[in-house]
Amino acid sequence: MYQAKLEKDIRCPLEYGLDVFGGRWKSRIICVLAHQGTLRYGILKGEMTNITDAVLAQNLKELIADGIVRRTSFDEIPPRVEYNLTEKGESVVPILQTICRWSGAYHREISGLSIAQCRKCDYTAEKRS
Amino acid sequence: MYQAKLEKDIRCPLEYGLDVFGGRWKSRIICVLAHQGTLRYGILKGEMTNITDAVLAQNLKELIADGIVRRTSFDEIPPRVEYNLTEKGESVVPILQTICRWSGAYHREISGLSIAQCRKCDYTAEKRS
DNA sequence: CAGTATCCTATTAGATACTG
DNA sequence: CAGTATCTAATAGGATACTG
Repeated sequence: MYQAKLEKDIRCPLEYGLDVFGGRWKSRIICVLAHQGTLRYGILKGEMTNITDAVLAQNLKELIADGIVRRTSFDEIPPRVEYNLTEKGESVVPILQTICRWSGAYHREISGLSIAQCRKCDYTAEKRS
Repeated sequence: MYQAKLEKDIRCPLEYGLDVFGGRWKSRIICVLAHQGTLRYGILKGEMTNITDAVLAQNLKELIADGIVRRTSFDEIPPRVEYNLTEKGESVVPILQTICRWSGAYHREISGLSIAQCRKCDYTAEKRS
């Protein structure tokens, strides 16, 4: 008999962290918001390369549910919605920086590309406040 | 026309790092090896809860290919194979510790469980050398 | 503008059986 | 013992069309 997938029962903190900001898109969204501050949906989408609305909306929902991103909608026509990091969201930025620095040491050997070519995640740049 | 999935073209260092030690299993494997040192296949499997051979073997292969884990096989009957972290592998442990500490601050509010219940990832314990 | 809805594909995980 | 092979299942990602 086929068993249904095992629940993520007693979750370790590592898994929680990787759920919240791991994956292909979430870390980049946090990354972009950390640099650009508050962004409207369309601008945020433009800062992510090759993301579709379906995927961006899904990831934003999860980030909001996890308390990483704050959504502010204005009652205007045309509609305006802005996204920025919460305090909890800001607190993961140093972790992403650490990963970036670690990866930077090995990145070239893998891709042949300099870390400098990744502008979106360039944590060496000054962060705007 | 349906387009094939976009390649991960110019990869940012963040993505590289999350590829290498993100995901459900890789971080745990690194975690266990960081604590237990060198382990045989069977013991390693036992330290991971609910992993199948297919999945463990697959993840180990990738970790070896990425230079995180070293595989040593002994020419004995029955066969003996040992796994441990490389220097590169050891260098990601502090990152996992950081994630652990960050998550610990939010873990309880999510799961209702204390961080202490996650023994496998308990980086507060002394690491054996 | 800021998304939903729907459908499809690609990737990852899990179960089971088997082998050098 | 330490896996491989082969299958199915679950999930994440992607394309396209459409809406308040």
